[in-house]
Amino acid sequence: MSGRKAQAARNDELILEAARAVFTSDPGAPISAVAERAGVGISALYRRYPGKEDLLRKLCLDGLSRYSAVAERALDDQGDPWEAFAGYMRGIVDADSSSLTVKLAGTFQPTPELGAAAARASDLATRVHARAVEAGVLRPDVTTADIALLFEQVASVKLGDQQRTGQLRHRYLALLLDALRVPASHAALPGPAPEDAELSTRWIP
Amino acid sequence: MSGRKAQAARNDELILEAARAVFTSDPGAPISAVAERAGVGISALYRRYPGKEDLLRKLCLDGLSRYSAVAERALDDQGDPWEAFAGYMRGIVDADSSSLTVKLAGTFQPTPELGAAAARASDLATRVHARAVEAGVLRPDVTTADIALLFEQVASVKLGDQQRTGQLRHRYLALLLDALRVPASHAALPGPAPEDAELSTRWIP
DNA sequence: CCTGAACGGAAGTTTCCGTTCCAATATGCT
DNA sequence: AGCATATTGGAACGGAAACTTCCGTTCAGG
Repeated sequence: MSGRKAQAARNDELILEAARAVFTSDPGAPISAVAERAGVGISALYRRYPGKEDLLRKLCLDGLSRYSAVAERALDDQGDPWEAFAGYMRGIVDADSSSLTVKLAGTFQPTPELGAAAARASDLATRVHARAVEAGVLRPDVTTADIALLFEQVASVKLGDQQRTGQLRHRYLALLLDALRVPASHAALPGPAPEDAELSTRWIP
Repeated sequence: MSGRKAQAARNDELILEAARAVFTSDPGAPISAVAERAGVGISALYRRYPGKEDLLRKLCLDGLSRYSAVAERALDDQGDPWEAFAGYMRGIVDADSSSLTVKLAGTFQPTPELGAAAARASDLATRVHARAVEAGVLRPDVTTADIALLFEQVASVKLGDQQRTGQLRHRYLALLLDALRVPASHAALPGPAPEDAELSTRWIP
């Protein structure tokens, strides 16, 4: 498998990956930024998607799929209930689903297919949440909708490169997990705290 | 005090208030949106500020002042150390300082005056934080920079009108405070959790 | 040597936004 | 009363930005 067809197939993935990186970092980014990041021309994009919205819808759908996959994995986990729930939350943060779904919603017209995927993800999230509460490891005054908003808050953290951002998100997720767990406890926080120099970079871009 | 001068003075405040509301909700909003919200024409803005950047700088400076005021109040509080710290955090969330400072930074050229105000706010924040750690009521593995990022995360919550947003921010701040406090404990969460209907509104604008 | 899918990137078109400008209005002073 | 003036509302302007289209070029496959 090589030649022109192979190059095209490789570009399919290259473009999607670039679009994910660009739009999660800036939902309002221009399409040219995606092409530049992917190392292709603009035509390579328009050959695959009729317009910008179609690309965004595809990304959103992917985000919901990732979400559902993580949730299903958690539901299959028959080990320690708390660890199953904590792993689920870490998985969602890693998948950056919030950035791909809620942050992009509102920038395009939703489709029935998208609605169905969202309903499925929501249903799975409810089941994961309910199981943790029933197992008595999750404080019961926090709802599934609360968890969704907490994901968005963690996803709002953006500092340095992608790796550093992920590290910090896990740091603050660990903090949240401490608050969510029953009984109350304090686990060690992962990753180093942000330096002052890291924070001050955002005052002069 | 009435007549033309009074109208002008009233507009001064009207414009600032409108600008705060508009730019905290969307840092990239056009200036016409501020004029519309204030119920004045565009000239009323340009009579007071040479350009958009000047207005943004003014808002940012105001945000830093509010921050410092809240921090100073906390430093003067000689009561229960934990309550002083918790009150400080609630005050910053109420002042929405993060939305007025970090979110606006990068959209304009900073000035020495702004830098000084930022340094002052940072210094006060460090002192408030250190006092809480020394009193043994705040977990010591969380740094001042961590707290700054936590404020930003809480400020990223936006749902419904301004009042509902504030309510939810306090709900999640309470969750964070549970995770930050020594010894670990779970306090009751304020305000009702978000309804599913509230969340779904963001999929169709 | 053709053929056509795939591509790169410039050009076209539209939208948006900051700023300027001018007529209109109301006020305070003479 | 009447003028001078500060202030305002909003249309008009100029330019930047972004989505989309278009065309010349390249190269695998027959």
